[in-house]
Amino acid sequence: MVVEYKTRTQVVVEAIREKILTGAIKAGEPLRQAALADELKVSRIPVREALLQLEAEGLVEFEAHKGATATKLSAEQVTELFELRALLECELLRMAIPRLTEAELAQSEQLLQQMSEAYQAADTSGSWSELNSRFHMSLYRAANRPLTYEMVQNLNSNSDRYIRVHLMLAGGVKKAGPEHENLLQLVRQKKADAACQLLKQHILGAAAEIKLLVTKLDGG
Amino acid sequence: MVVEYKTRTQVVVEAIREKILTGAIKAGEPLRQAALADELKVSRIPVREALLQLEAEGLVEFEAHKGATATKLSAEQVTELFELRALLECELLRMAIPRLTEAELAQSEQLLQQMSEAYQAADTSGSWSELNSRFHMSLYRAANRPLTYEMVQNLNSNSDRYIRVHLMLAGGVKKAGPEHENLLQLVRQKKADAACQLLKQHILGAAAEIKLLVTKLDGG
DNA sequence: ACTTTGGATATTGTATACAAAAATAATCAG
DNA sequence: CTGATTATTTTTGTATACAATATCCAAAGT
Repeated sequence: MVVEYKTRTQVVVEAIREKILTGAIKAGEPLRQAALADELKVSRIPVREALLQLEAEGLVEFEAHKGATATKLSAEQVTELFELRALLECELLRMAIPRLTEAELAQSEQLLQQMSEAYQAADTSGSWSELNSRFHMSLYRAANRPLTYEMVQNLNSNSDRYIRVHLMLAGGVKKAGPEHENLLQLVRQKKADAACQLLKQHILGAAAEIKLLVTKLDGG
Repeated sequence: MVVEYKTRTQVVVEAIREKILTGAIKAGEPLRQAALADELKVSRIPVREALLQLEAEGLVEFEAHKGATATKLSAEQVTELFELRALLECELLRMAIPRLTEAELAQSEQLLQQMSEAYQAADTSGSWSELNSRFHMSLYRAANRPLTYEMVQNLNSNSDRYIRVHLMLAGGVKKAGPEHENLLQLVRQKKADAACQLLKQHILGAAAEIKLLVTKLDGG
């Protein structure tokens, strides 16, 4: 196990990312460098560097001389985000299926178990979402596509924010349970086409619900 | 027309990007902050910020306390890069085709014209490559998919580097001419399936040639 | 009241200075 | 001479200080 020495910038990246994902910082909200620096007990330099990295992740938007804001996606952009996920994740899943070992599948299954527990414990905001991402990603690692994998990870971060804020309240989480289990079963049986179709449906279904909620909020 | 005031960081980003794309900085080469700052007559701060942005673009790799290097892709990664492009660009093209206006198509055609001129003038290193990217992107703008569009733009930057360094020497450029014209024709005729297939073939064909060259260089 | 203009204030961008880590050179034991 | 170990140097990471830009607000003119 590598000890992974962390630079201040990295710590700040994680802190701000967490704030955005949990909704502590809302979409569109300005991110003042001085305030963040003060709060995190660092100078503005690591804050600026962190904001730049988060911009690359799509969580933050930077405008010269005007500062950064938490990215606010329009309904169309949310749609695009989820459709991109559907496209890329299906591709990854298709490539992963023939290579997934039983050990890896067992891990995915364990994540499902944990998600179910988190759901029972009504801990739907934090852990469930985290586990959800990890479950999805656990199916893709075997695809051996580092570039695509990283992209999908970013897209997941982004959509996660919307899942947490919006879908929790609706019945989205309840529906996800059986869908995940069916998906895992199809993957186990190496039924690539069926699995991909279900995955696509799973992602786009969530997208549709979230889009509704987003447009409702923007409109009223 | 917006005057677009440029910050030093942005200038440095463009300068370093250009150096990497043209091969002035070779893959794997370390990028010393002080040296770059000195050369570009700025302090290390904008250099660092530029390097971070370029890391997000995939052109640079950053390691804590060790510095940045120009990204060096393995043969597998080059393959993945081009396959990703094929996937995403086809998606964009398919969405763009029904929306492309004659005015936009005329612009694309003009780019082809310019490419042909650049080719005649044996200016294959700089302008041709630049025009090649612009031609591809000109077909996708109408898709109205800003997120995907930006991703593809990055991927293009990355693959461009390999195209410039390697394919120039081989016959890749010569082949591209007719392929581009055929593609544009199919797009004009709104033959989405055929156009996408040709595009895919166009990208993957280039990938195959480049992969050969990359493995050859790495091996010997 | 409404716009305009000038300046105070806040905020970002960049240079400089210093601290921390890594890479390199020098010393010394065997 | 070799290899380990400790200085020395180089390079990166971060804080502080200052410059440039944008934002806000009050006063003046219409």
